[in-house]
Amino acid sequence: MSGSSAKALRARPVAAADSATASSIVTPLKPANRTRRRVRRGETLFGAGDPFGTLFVVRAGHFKSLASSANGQVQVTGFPMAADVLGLDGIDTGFHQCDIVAFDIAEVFVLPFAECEQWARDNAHGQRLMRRMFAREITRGHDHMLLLSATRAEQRVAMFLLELSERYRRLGESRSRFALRMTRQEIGSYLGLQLETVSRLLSHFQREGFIQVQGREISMLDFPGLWQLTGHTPDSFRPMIEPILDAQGNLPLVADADNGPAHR
Amino acid sequence: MSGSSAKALRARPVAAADSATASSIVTPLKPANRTRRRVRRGETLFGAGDPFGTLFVVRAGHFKSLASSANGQVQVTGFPMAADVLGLDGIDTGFHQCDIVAFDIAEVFVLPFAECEQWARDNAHGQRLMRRMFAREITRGHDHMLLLSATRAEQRVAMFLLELSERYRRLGESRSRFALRMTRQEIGSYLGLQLETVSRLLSHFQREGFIQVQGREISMLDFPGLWQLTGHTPDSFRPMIEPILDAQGNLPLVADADNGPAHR
DNA sequence: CGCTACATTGATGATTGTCAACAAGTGTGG
DNA sequence: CCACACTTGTTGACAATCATCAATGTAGCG
Repeated sequence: MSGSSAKALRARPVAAADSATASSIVTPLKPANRTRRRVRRGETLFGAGDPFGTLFVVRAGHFKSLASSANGQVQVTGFPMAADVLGLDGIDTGFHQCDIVAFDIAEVFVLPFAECEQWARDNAHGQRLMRRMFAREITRGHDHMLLLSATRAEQRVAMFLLELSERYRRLGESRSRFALRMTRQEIGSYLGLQLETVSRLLSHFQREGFIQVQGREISMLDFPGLWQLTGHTPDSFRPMIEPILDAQGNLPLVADADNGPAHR
Repeated sequence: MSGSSAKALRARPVAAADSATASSIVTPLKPANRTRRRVRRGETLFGAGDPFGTLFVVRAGHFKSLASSANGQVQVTGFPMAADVLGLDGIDTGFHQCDIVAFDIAEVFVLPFAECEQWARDNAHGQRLMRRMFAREITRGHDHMLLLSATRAEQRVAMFLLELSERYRRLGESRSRFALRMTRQEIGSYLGLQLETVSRLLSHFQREGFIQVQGREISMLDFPGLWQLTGHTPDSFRPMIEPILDAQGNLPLVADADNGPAHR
Protein backbone atom coordinates (compact mmCIF):
# COMPACT_ATOMS: atom_id res chain seq x y z
CA MET A 1 0.00 0.00 0.00
CA SER A 2 2.08 2.88 1.19
CA GLY A 3 5.31 1.01 0.85
CA SER A 4 6.07 2.30 -2.57
CA SER A 5 5.42 5.90 -1.72
CA ALA A 6 7.58 5.60 1.33
CA LYS A 7 10.62 5.25 -0.83
CA ALA A 8 10.10 8.71 -2.26
CA LEU A 9 12.88 10.10 -0.16
CA ARG A 10 15.47 7.78 -1.56
CA ALA A 11 13.82 7.03 -4.84
CA ARG A 12 15.68 9.73 -6.70
CA PRO A 13 18.49 8.11 -8.61
CA VAL A 14 21.91 9.50 -7.99
CA ALA A 15 22.53 11.78 -10.90
CA ALA A 16 24.50 14.27 -8.90
CA ALA A 17 27.82 13.35 -10.31
CA ASP A 18 26.64 14.21 -13.78
CA SER A 19 25.05 17.48 -12.94
CA ALA A 20 28.01 18.35 -10.81
CA THR A 21 30.51 18.12 -13.57
CA ALA A 22 28.17 19.46 -16.18
CA SER A 23 27.99 22.98 -14.87
CA SER A 24 31.13 23.24 -12.79
CA ILE A 25 33.90 25.68 -13.24
CA VAL A 26 36.87 23.84 -11.90
CA THR A 27 39.72 25.92 -10.64
CA PRO A 28 42.85 24.57 -8.99
CA LEU A 29 42.50 23.88 -5.30
CA LYS A 30 44.92 26.54 -4.25
CA PRO A 31 44.52 28.43 -1.04
CA ALA A 32 44.08 31.52 -3.17
CA ASN A 33 41.44 30.13 -5.49
CA ARG A 34 38.75 27.92 -4.09
CA THR A 35 36.77 25.69 -6.40
CA ARG A 36 33.49 27.20 -7.43
CA ARG A 37 30.44 25.75 -9.00
CA ARG A 38 27.93 27.54 -11.11
CA VAL A 39 24.27 26.61 -11.17
CA ARG A 40 21.77 27.85 -13.68
CA ARG A 41 18.20 28.87 -13.04
CA GLY A 42 16.09 25.87 -12.12
CA GLU A 43 19.04 23.53 -11.72
CA THR A 44 19.64 21.65 -8.52
CA LEU A 45 22.89 22.07 -6.62
CA PHE A 46 22.24 18.70 -5.04
CA GLY A 47 19.21 16.56 -4.44
CA ALA A 48 17.84 14.31 -1.74
CA GLY A 49 19.62 10.98 -1.88
CA ASP A 50 22.82 12.36 -3.33
CA PRO A 51 25.87 11.25 -1.37
CA PHE A 52 27.20 13.86 0.96
CA GLY A 53 30.76 14.93 0.53
CA THR A 54 31.07 18.65 0.56
CA LEU A 55 29.47 21.74 1.95
CA PHE A 56 28.73 24.74 -0.18
CA VAL A 57 28.86 28.40 0.64
CA VAL A 58 26.71 30.60 -1.53
CA ARG A 59 28.73 33.24 -3.33
CA ALA A 60 25.96 34.73 -5.41
CA GLY A 61 22.42 33.97 -6.36
CA HIS A 62 19.30 32.70 -4.68
CA PHE A 63 18.10 29.19 -3.88
CA LYS A 64 15.23 27.32 -2.37
CA SER A 65 15.67 24.23 -0.27
CA LEU A 66 13.03 21.53 -0.52
CA ALA A 67 12.39 18.76 1.97
CA SER A 68 10.23 15.90 0.85
CA SER A 69 8.59 13.83 3.51
CA ALA A 70 8.21 10.09 3.27
CA ASN A 71 4.69 10.29 1.87
CA GLY A 72 5.85 12.31 -1.08
CA GLN A 73 4.74 15.81 -0.25
CA VAL A 74 7.31 18.50 -0.77
CA GLN A 75 7.89 21.51 1.38
CA VAL A 76 10.09 24.55 1.11
CA THR A 77 12.33 24.72 4.15
CA GLY A 78 14.35 27.80 3.37
CA PHE A 79 15.60 30.35 0.89
CA PRO A 80 19.38 30.29 1.02
CA MET A 81 21.28 33.21 -0.40
CA ALA A 82 24.75 34.75 -0.30
CA ALA A 83 26.99 33.62 2.57
CA ASP A 84 24.63 30.83 3.59
CA VAL A 85 26.03 27.35 4.09
CA LEU A 86 24.39 24.47 2.25
CA GLY A 87 24.68 20.76 2.73
CA LEU A 88 24.71 20.35 6.50
CA ASP A 89 21.65 18.15 6.26
CA GLY A 90 23.67 15.36 4.70
CA ILE A 91 26.03 14.83 7.58
CA ASP A 92 23.68 12.70 9.61
CA THR A 93 23.11 9.88 7.18
CA GLY A 94 25.85 10.52 4.65
CA PHE A 95 23.22 11.41 2.09
CA HIS A 96 21.55 14.71 1.44
CA GLN A 97 18.04 15.03 2.77
CA CYS A 98 16.80 17.90 0.67
CA ASP A 99 16.98 19.43 -2.78
CA ILE A 100 18.65 22.77 -3.35
CA VAL A 101 17.34 24.52 -6.44
CA ALA A 102 18.63 27.78 -7.87
CA PHE A 103 16.25 30.62 -8.61
CA ASP A 104 18.73 32.40 -10.80
CA ILE A 105 22.25 32.01 -12.06
CA ALA A 106 24.09 31.25 -8.88
CA GLU A 107 27.60 30.44 -7.83
CA VAL A 108 28.79 28.57 -4.78
CA PHE A 109 32.13 27.80 -3.22
CA VAL A 110 32.82 24.10 -2.90
CA LEU A 111 34.05 23.26 0.56
CA PRO A 112 35.03 19.59 0.90
CA PHE A 113 33.89 18.41 4.27
CA ALA A 114 37.17 16.63 4.94
CA GLU A 115 38.86 19.98 4.65
CA CYS A 116 36.44 21.45 7.18
CA GLU A 117 37.18 18.69 9.63
CA GLN A 118 40.90 18.98 9.20
CA TRP A 119 40.56 22.70 9.64
CA ALA A 120 38.54 22.21 12.80
CA ARG A 121 41.16 19.87 14.20
CA ASP A 122 44.08 22.15 13.47
CA ASN A 123 42.63 25.45 14.39
CA ALA A 124 40.73 26.46 17.49
CA HIS A 125 39.12 29.32 15.66
CA GLY A 126 38.05 26.98 12.94
CA GLN A 127 36.56 24.59 15.40
CA ARG A 128 34.56 27.41 16.89
CA LEU A 129 33.26 28.54 13.54
CA MET A 130 32.25 25.03 12.59
CA ARG A 131 30.48 24.63 15.86
CA ARG A 132 28.58 27.87 15.41
CA MET A 133 27.68 26.92 11.90
CA PHE A 134 25.93 23.82 13.20
CA ALA A 135 24.45 25.58 16.16
CA ARG A 136 23.07 28.32 13.99
CA GLU A 137 21.31 25.82 11.85
CA ILE A 138 19.75 24.32 14.96
CA THR A 139 18.51 27.61 16.35
CA ARG A 140 17.23 28.57 12.91
CA GLY A 141 15.14 25.43 13.01
CA HIS A 142 13.85 26.24 16.46
CA ASP A 143 12.91 29.74 15.42
CA HIS A 144 11.02 28.52 12.42
CA MET A 145 9.24 25.89 14.47
CA LEU A 146 8.05 28.58 16.78
CA LEU A 147 6.88 30.66 13.87
CA LEU A 148 5.01 27.76 12.34
CA SER A 149 3.20 26.57 15.40
CA ALA A 150 2.48 29.61 17.46
CA THR A 151 1.51 32.35 15.03
CA ARG A 152 -1.23 33.29 12.65
CA ALA A 153 -0.96 33.81 8.94
CA GLU A 154 -0.70 37.58 9.18
CA GLN A 155 2.22 37.37 11.57
CA ARG A 156 3.96 34.78 9.48
CA VAL A 157 3.87 36.80 6.30
CA ALA A 158 4.95 39.96 8.10
CA MET A 159 7.80 38.08 9.73
CA PHE A 160 8.80 36.61 6.40
CA LEU A 161 9.12 40.05 4.83
CA LEU A 162 11.04 41.44 7.78
CA GLU A 163 13.44 38.54 7.83
CA LEU A 164 14.08 38.81 4.13
CA SER A 165 14.62 42.52 4.49
CA GLU A 166 17.10 41.97 7.28
CA ARG A 167 19.05 39.41 5.31
CA TYR A 168 19.40 41.81 2.40
CA ARG A 169 20.49 44.53 4.77
CA ARG A 170 23.19 42.31 6.19
CA LEU A 171 24.44 41.65 2.69
CA GLY A 172 24.75 45.37 2.15
CA GLU A 173 21.75 45.67 -0.11
CA SER A 174 18.64 47.73 0.36
CA ARG A 175 16.46 46.53 3.17
CA SER A 176 13.44 48.51 1.98
CA ARG A 177 13.33 47.58 -1.68
CA PHE A 178 13.94 44.10 -2.97
CA ALA A 179 12.56 41.51 -5.33
CA LEU A 180 11.07 38.25 -4.23
CA ARG A 181 12.67 35.40 -6.16
CA MET A 182 10.05 32.86 -5.21
CA THR A 183 6.40 32.37 -6.11
CA ARG A 184 3.50 32.90 -3.74
CA GLN A 185 3.13 29.18 -3.56
CA GLU A 186 6.71 28.76 -2.43
CA ILE A 187 6.28 31.41 0.22
CA GLY A 188 3.15 29.64 1.35
CA SER A 189 4.88 26.30 1.53
CA TYR A 190 7.67 27.82 3.58
CA LEU A 191 5.21 29.42 5.98
CA GLY A 192 2.72 26.61 6.14
CA LEU A 193 0.04 28.58 4.29
CA GLN A 194 -1.80 28.39 1.00
CA LEU A 195 -0.70 30.62 -1.83
CA GLU A 196 -4.01 32.46 -1.82
CA THR A 197 -3.56 33.36 1.81
CA VAL A 198 -0.14 34.80 1.07
CA SER A 199 -1.44 36.79 -1.85
CA ARG A 200 -4.35 38.15 0.15
CA LEU A 201 -2.15 39.19 3.01
CA LEU A 202 0.32 40.97 0.76
CA SER A 203 -2.57 42.86 -0.78
CA HIS A 204 -3.89 43.56 2.68
CA PHE A 205 -0.54 44.90 3.86
CA GLN A 206 -0.49 47.18 0.85
CA ARG A 207 -3.98 48.52 1.52
CA GLU A 208 -2.92 49.25 5.08
CA GLY A 209 0.14 51.10 3.83
CA PHE A 210 2.71 48.77 5.35
CA ILE A 211 4.28 47.80 2.07
CA GLN A 212 3.99 48.36 -1.61
CA VAL A 213 3.83 45.25 -3.70
CA GLN A 214 3.84 44.89 -7.46
CA GLY A 215 4.20 41.27 -8.42
CA ARG A 216 7.51 40.32 -6.90
CA GLU A 217 8.74 43.82 -6.23
CA ILE A 218 8.44 44.73 -2.58
CA SER A 219 8.84 48.13 -0.96
CA MET A 220 8.84 48.15 2.79
CA LEU A 221 7.05 51.33 3.82
CA ASP A 222 6.35 50.94 7.53
CA PHE A 223 8.78 48.82 9.50
CA PRO A 224 7.33 49.65 12.93
CA GLY A 225 3.89 48.78 11.65
CA LEU A 226 5.04 45.42 10.37
CA TRP A 227 6.88 44.67 13.59
CA GLN A 228 3.73 45.44 15.49
CA LEU A 229 1.88 42.87 13.43
CA THR A 230 4.40 40.23 14.32
CA GLY A 231 4.24 40.97 18.00
CA HIS A 232 8.01 41.03 18.11
CA THR A 233 10.72 43.65 18.00
CA PRO A 234 13.67 44.08 15.65
CA ASP A 235 16.09 42.82 18.28
CA SER A 236 14.53 39.38 18.08
CA PHE A 237 16.83 38.80 15.11
CA ARG A 238 19.73 36.62 15.98
CA PRO A 239 23.05 38.40 15.73
CA MET A 240 25.04 38.05 12.56
CA ILE A 241 27.65 35.35 12.62
CA GLU A 242 31.09 35.44 11.13
CA PRO A 243 31.15 34.10 7.58
CA ILE A 244 32.80 30.73 7.24
CA LEU A 245 34.55 31.78 4.06
CA ASP A 246 35.89 35.17 3.10
CA ALA A 247 35.11 36.84 -0.19
CA GLN A 248 37.83 34.88 -2.00
CA GLY A 249 36.54 31.61 -0.61
CA ASN A 250 39.33 31.07 1.88
CA LEU A 251 38.91 29.57 5.30
CA PRO A 252 40.02 32.30 7.66
CA LEU A 253 43.15 31.24 9.46
CA VAL A 254 43.38 33.13 12.68
CA ALA A 255 46.22 32.93 15.14
CA ASP A 256 44.30 33.42 18.32
CA ALA A 257 45.32 33.09 21.92
CA ASP A 258 41.80 32.47 23.14
CA ASN A 259 41.35 28.76 23.02
CA GLY A 260 38.31 28.18 25.22
CA PRO A 261 34.92 26.92 24.11
CA ALA A 262 31.81 28.94 23.63
CA HIS A 263 33.24 32.38 23.77
CA ARG A 264 30.46 34.78 23.02
CA MET B 1 31.49 17.62 -5.27
CA SER B 2 34.65 15.89 -6.24
CA GLY B 3 34.23 12.93 -8.48
CA SER B 4 36.39 10.46 -6.63
CA SER B 5 34.63 10.76 -3.31
CA ALA B 6 31.21 10.65 -4.87
CA LYS B 7 32.07 7.42 -6.56
CA ALA B 8 33.46 5.82 -3.45
CA LEU B 9 30.45 6.69 -1.38
CA ARG B 10 27.93 5.75 -3.96
CA ALA B 11 29.17 2.20 -3.98
CA ARG B 12 28.29 1.70 -0.35
CA PRO B 13 24.84 1.32 1.18
CA VAL B 14 23.24 3.72 3.60
CA ALA B 15 25.11 4.54 6.78
CA ALA B 16 28.38 3.49 5.27
CA ALA B 17 29.88 6.49 6.97
CA ASP B 18 29.57 5.06 10.43
CA SER B 19 29.30 1.33 10.06
CA ALA B 20 33.06 1.10 9.71
CA THR B 21 33.61 1.34 13.41
CA ALA B 22 30.63 -0.68 14.51
CA SER B 23 32.66 -3.69 15.48
CA SER B 24 35.53 -1.80 17.08
CA ILE B 25 36.55 -2.29 20.65
CA VAL B 26 35.15 0.29 23.00
CA THR B 27 37.17 1.15 26.05
CA PRO B 28 36.47 3.79 28.67
CA LEU B 29 38.31 7.05 28.28
CA LYS B 30 38.57 7.45 32.01
CA PRO B 31 38.10 4.70 34.53
CA ALA B 32 36.59 7.20 36.93
CA ASN B 33 32.85 7.58 37.10
CA ARG B 34 31.38 10.51 35.27
CA THR B 35 29.79 13.31 37.21
CA ARG B 36 26.04 13.01 37.43
CA ARG B 37 23.39 15.47 38.35
CA ARG B 38 20.03 14.75 39.80
CA VAL B 39 16.98 16.89 39.09
CA ARG B 40 13.73 16.70 40.96
CA ARG B 41 10.26 16.95 39.52
CA GLY B 42 9.56 20.46 38.27
CA GLU B 43 13.15 21.63 38.61
CA THR B 44 15.05 23.04 35.68
CA LEU B 45 18.27 21.46 34.53
CA PHE B 46 19.19 24.78 32.98
CA GLY B 47 17.31 27.82 31.86
CA ALA B 48 17.40 30.28 29.00
CA GLY B 49 20.17 32.77 29.63
CA ASP B 50 22.32 30.44 31.68
CA PRO B 51 25.90 30.39 30.46
CA PHE B 52 26.70 27.39 28.36
CA GLY B 53 29.52 25.16 29.48
CA THR B 54 28.47 21.55 29.43
CA LEU B 55 26.25 19.18 27.59
CA PHE B 56 24.07 16.70 29.41
CA VAL B 57 23.11 13.17 28.49
CA VAL B 58 19.91 11.93 30.06
CA ARG B 59 20.46 8.82 32.16
CA ALA B 60 16.97 8.47 33.54
CA GLY B 61 13.80 10.47 33.71
CA HIS B 62 11.74 12.66 31.43
CA PHE B 63 12.03 16.33 30.54
CA LYS B 64 10.37 19.02 28.50
CA SER B 65 12.30 21.70 26.67
CA LEU B 66 10.77 25.15 26.46
CA ALA B 67 11.66 27.87 23.99
CA SER B 68 10.43 31.34 24.75
CA SER B 69 10.21 33.78 21.91
CA ALA B 70 11.09 37.44 22.25
CA ASN B 71 7.51 38.51 22.88
CA GLY B 72 7.23 36.28 25.88
CA GLN B 73 5.21 33.36 24.69
CA VAL B 74 6.52 29.97 25.62
CA GLN B 75 6.48 26.87 23.50
CA VAL B 76 7.39 23.27 24.12
CA THR B 77 10.02 22.21 21.60
CA GLY B 78 10.63 18.67 22.70
CA PHE B 79 10.36 15.94 25.29
CA PRO B 80 13.88 14.67 25.99
CA MET B 81 14.28 11.33 27.68
CA ALA B 82 16.94 8.68 28.27
CA ALA B 83 19.99 8.85 25.99
CA ASP B 84 19.04 12.24 24.60
CA VAL B 85 21.61 15.01 24.54
CA LEU B 86 20.71 18.34 26.10
CA GLY B 87 22.35 21.72 25.81
CA LEU B 88 23.31 21.92 22.16
CA ASP B 89 21.24 25.05 21.81
CA GLY B 90 23.71 27.05 23.88
CA ILE B 91 26.66 26.62 21.59
CA ASP B 92 25.67 29.32 19.18
CA THR B 93 25.62 32.27 21.56
CA GLY B 94 27.36 30.81 24.57
CA PHE B 95 24.11 31.01 26.50
CA HIS B 96 21.33 28.53 26.64
CA GLN B 97 18.28 29.37 24.58
CA CYS B 98 15.72 27.20 26.25
CA ASP B 99 14.60 25.82 29.60
CA ILE B 100 14.87 22.14 30.39
CA VAL B 101 12.40 21.07 33.05
CA ALA B 102 12.14 17.62 34.60
CA PHE B 103 8.81 15.81 34.69
CA ASP B 104 9.99 13.38 37.32
CA ILE B 105 13.06 12.55 39.32
CA ALA B 106 15.71 12.52 36.65
CA GLU B 107 19.41 12.03 36.42
CA VAL B 108 21.83 13.25 33.78
CA PHE B 109 25.48 12.78 33.00
CA VAL B 110 27.45 15.98 32.98
CA LEU B 111 29.60 16.23 29.90
CA PRO B 112 31.83 19.31 29.90
CA PHE B 113 31.92 20.69 26.42
CA ALA B 114 35.66 21.24 26.53
CA GLU B 115 36.02 17.52 27.03
CA CYS B 116 33.85 16.86 24.00
CA GLU B 117 35.97 19.11 21.86
CA GLN B 118 39.19 17.56 23.05
CA TRP B 119 37.69 14.19 22.42
CA ALA B 120 36.66 15.19 18.93
CA ARG B 121 40.15 16.46 18.20
CA ASP B 122 41.90 13.35 19.43
CA ASN B 123 39.63 10.72 18.09
CA ALA B 124 38.20 10.30 14.63
CA HIS B 125 35.34 8.25 15.95
CA GLY B 126 34.57 10.92 18.50
CA GLN B 127 34.55 13.59 15.87
CA ARG B 128 32.12 11.55 13.85
CA LEU B 129 29.81 11.05 16.79
CA MET B 130 29.86 14.73 17.66
CA ARG B 131 29.09 15.58 14.09
CA ARG B 132 26.15 13.22 13.99
CA MET B 133 24.88 14.56 17.27
CA PHE B 134 24.62 18.01 15.75
CA ALA B 135 23.30 16.76 12.48
CA ARG B 136 20.63 14.73 14.17
CA GLU B 137 19.42 17.78 15.99
CA ILE B 138 19.19 19.62 12.69
CA THR B 139 17.22 16.91 10.94
CA ARG B 140 14.99 16.58 13.96
CA GLY B 141 14.16 20.24 13.56
CA HIS B 142 13.45 19.80 9.86
CA ASP B 143 11.16 16.88 10.54
CA HIS B 144 9.22 18.78 13.11
CA MET B 145 8.93 21.81 10.84
CA LEU B 146 7.40 19.60 8.22
CA LEU B 147 5.00 18.17 10.74
CA LEU B 148 3.96 21.59 11.94
CA SER B 149 3.35 23.22 8.61
CA ALA B 150 2.09 20.51 6.33
CA THR B 151 -0.24 18.39 8.40
CA ARG B 152 -3.58 18.56 10.13
CA ALA B 153 -4.29 18.10 13.79
CA GLU B 154 -5.31 14.47 13.48
CA GLN B 155 -2.07 13.55 11.75
CA ARG B 156 -0.02 15.46 14.26
CA VAL B 157 -1.45 13.73 17.28
CA ALA B 158 -1.19 10.32 15.64
CA MET B 159 2.41 11.03 14.73
CA PHE B 160 3.13 12.19 18.23
CA LEU B 161 1.91 8.93 19.70
CA LEU B 162 3.80 6.84 17.19
CA GLU B 163 7.01 8.71 17.76
CA LEU B 164 6.73 8.39 21.49
CA SER B 165 5.99 4.71 21.13
CA GLU B 166 9.06 4.26 18.93
CA ARG B 167 11.29 6.06 21.38
CA TYR B 168 10.19 3.80 24.20
CA ARG B 169 10.72 0.79 22.03
CA ARG B 170 14.27 1.87 21.31
CA LEU B 171 14.88 2.19 25.01
CA GLY B 172 13.78 -1.38 25.46
CA GLU B 173 10.44 -0.54 27.02
CA SER B 174 6.99 -1.39 25.81
CA ARG B 175 5.99 0.37 22.64
CA SER B 176 2.32 -0.40 23.09
CA ARG B 177 1.74 0.66 26.67
CA PHE B 178 3.24 3.76 28.19
CA ALA B 179 2.38 6.77 30.29
CA LEU B 180 2.39 10.30 29.01
CA ARG B 181 4.44 12.47 31.34
CA MET B 182 3.12 15.74 29.97
CA THR B 183 -0.22 17.51 30.06
CA ARG B 184 -2.54 17.92 27.11
CA GLN B 185 -1.56 21.53 27.01
CA GLU B 186 2.11 20.64 26.67
CA ILE B 187 1.34 18.19 23.90
CA GLY B 188 -0.67 20.91 22.20
CA SER B 189 2.12 23.42 22.50
CA TYR B 190 4.56 20.95 21.04
CA LEU B 191 2.27 20.19 18.12
CA GLY B 192 0.99 23.69 17.53
CA LEU B 193 -2.53 22.84 18.71
CA GLN B 194 -4.84 23.81 21.52
CA LEU B 195 -5.20 21.45 24.43
CA GLU B 196 -8.87 20.89 23.67
CA THR B 197 -8.00 19.73 20.19
CA VAL B 198 -5.53 17.23 21.58
CA SER B 199 -8.04 15.95 24.09
CA ARG B 200 -10.73 15.61 21.48
CA LEU B 201 -8.49 13.72 19.11
CA LEU B 202 -7.33 11.29 21.77
CA SER B 203 -10.96 10.60 22.58
CA HIS B 204 -11.67 10.25 18.90
CA PHE B 205 -8.84 7.78 18.42
CA GLN B 206 -10.21 5.76 21.29
CA ARG B 207 -13.72 5.70 19.84
CA GLU B 208 -12.26 4.50 16.56
CA GLY B 209 -10.36 1.74 18.36
CA PHE B 210 -6.88 2.97 17.51
CA ILE B 211 -5.82 3.47 21.08
CA GLN B 212 -7.07 3.18 24.61
CA VAL B 213 -6.56 6.25 26.71
CA GLN B 214 -7.22 6.71 30.40
CA GLY B 215 -5.83 10.01 31.53
CA ARG B 216 -2.15 9.69 30.80
CA GLU B 217 -2.09 5.96 30.28
CA ILE B 218 -1.92 5.07 26.62
CA SER B 219 -2.39 1.69 25.00
CA MET B 220 -1.61 1.51 21.34
CA LEU B 221 -4.13 -0.89 19.83
CA ASP B 222 -3.84 -0.42 16.09
CA PHE B 223 -0.46 0.65 14.75
CA PRO B 224 -1.35 0.23 11.08
CA GLY B 225 -4.47 2.29 11.62
CA LEU B 226 -2.51 5.09 13.23
CA TRP B 227 0.10 5.02 10.51
CA GLN B 228 -2.62 5.31 7.96
CA LEU B 229 -3.87 8.43 9.67
CA THR B 230 -0.46 10.03 9.44
CA GLY B 231 -0.07 9.22 5.78
CA HIS B 232 3.38 7.85 6.50
CA THR B 233 4.92 4.47 7.10
CA PRO B 234 6.98 3.14 10.00
CA ASP B 235 10.20 3.35 7.99
CA SER B 236 9.92 7.10 7.95
CA PHE B 237 11.58 7.00 11.36
CA ARG B 238 15.17 8.03 11.21
CA PRO B 239 17.55 5.22 12.11
CA MET B 240 18.81 5.02 15.64
CA ILE B 241 22.14 6.64 16.26
CA GLU B 242 24.92 5.41 18.45
CA PRO B 243 24.70 6.80 21.98
CA ILE B 244 27.32 9.39 22.81
CA LEU B 245 27.88 7.91 26.24
CA ASP B 246 27.77 4.32 27.33
CA ALA B 247 25.76 3.14 30.32
CA GLN B 248 28.51 4.14 32.74
CA GLY B 249 28.73 7.59 31.28
CA ASN B 250 32.01 7.09 29.46
CA LEU B 251 32.89 8.51 26.10
CA PRO B 252 33.58 5.51 23.92
CA LEU B 253 37.20 5.53 22.84
CA VAL B 254 37.74 3.48 19.77
CA ALA B 255 40.99 1.89 18.80
CA ASP B 256 40.41 2.03 15.09
CA ALA B 257 42.80 1.46 12.26
CA ASP B 258 40.54 3.55 10.13
CA ASN B 259 41.62 6.91 11.38
CA GLY B 260 40.48 9.29 8.71
CA PRO B 261 37.08 10.88 8.52
CA ALA B 262 34.61 8.76 6.67
CA HIS B 263 33.68 11.46 4.21
CA ARG B 264 36.53 12.44 1.95
C1' DC C 1 0.22 36.46 -30.95
C1' DG C 2 -1.18 32.94 -28.10
C1' DC C 3 0.51 29.87 -24.58
C1' DT C 4 1.76 29.13 -20.00
C1' DA C 5 2.78 30.13 -15.40
C1' DC C 6 1.81 33.17 -11.88
C1' DA C 7 -1.11 36.39 -9.22
C1' DT C 8 -5.39 38.39 -7.54
C1' DT C 9 -9.93 38.27 -5.72
C1' DG C 10 -14.43 36.38 -4.36
C1' DA C 11 -17.57 32.80 -2.37
C1' DT C 12 -18.01 29.00 0.55
C1' DG C 13 -16.94 25.50 3.87
C1' DA C 14 -13.97 22.72 6.95
C1' DT C 15 -10.80 22.70 10.54
C1' DT C 16 -9.47 24.42 14.52
C1' DG C 17 -9.48 28.00 18.20
C1' DT C 18 -12.15 30.15 21.86
C1' DC C 19 -15.23 30.25 25.63
C1' DA C 20 -17.55 27.78 29.05
C1' DA C 21 -19.21 24.22 32.08
C1' DC C 22 -18.23 20.27 34.48
C1' DA C 23 -15.82 15.99 36.00
C1' DA C 24 -11.93 13.66 37.87
C1' DG C 25 -7.85 13.43 40.14
C1' DT C 26 -4.20 15.29 43.63
C1' DG C 27 -2.41 17.29 47.51
C1' DT C 28 -3.09 19.97 51.90
C1' DG C 29 -4.55 20.97 56.24
C1' DG C 30 -7.97 20.65 59.73
C1' DC D 1 -10.72 10.76 57.26
C1' DC D 2 -12.92 14.40 55.08
C1' DA D 3 -13.38 19.05 53.16
C1' DC D 4 -11.28 22.13 50.24
C1' DA D 5 -8.62 24.26 46.77
C1' DC D 6 -6.23 23.49 42.64
C1' DT D 7 -4.73 21.34 38.56
C1' DT D 8 -5.87 18.61 34.76
C1' DG D 9 -8.97 16.52 31.46
C1' DT D 10 -13.40 16.10 28.87
C1' DT D 11 -17.07 17.72 26.15
C1' DG D 12 -20.23 21.06 23.97
C1' DA D 13 -21.52 25.35 21.42
C1' DC D 14 -19.98 28.84 18.67
C1' DA D 15 -16.80 31.84 16.06
C1' DA D 16 -12.65 32.91 13.45
C1' DT D 17 -9.17 31.66 10.58
C1' DC D 18 -7.70 29.69 6.82
C1' DA D 19 -8.20 26.20 2.93
C1' DT D 20 -10.62 25.08 -1.11
C1' DC D 21 -12.83 25.94 -5.39
C1' DA D 22 -13.44 28.99 -9.10
C1' DA D 23 -13.06 32.90 -12.17
C1' DT D 24 -10.36 36.44 -13.98
C1' DG D 25 -6.33 39.17 -14.80
C1' DT D 26 -1.38 39.77 -15.90
C1' DA D 27 3.37 39.04 -17.14
C1' DG D 28 6.85 36.44 -19.43
C1' DC D 29 8.32 33.77 -23.42
C1' DG D 30 8.43 30.95 -27.47
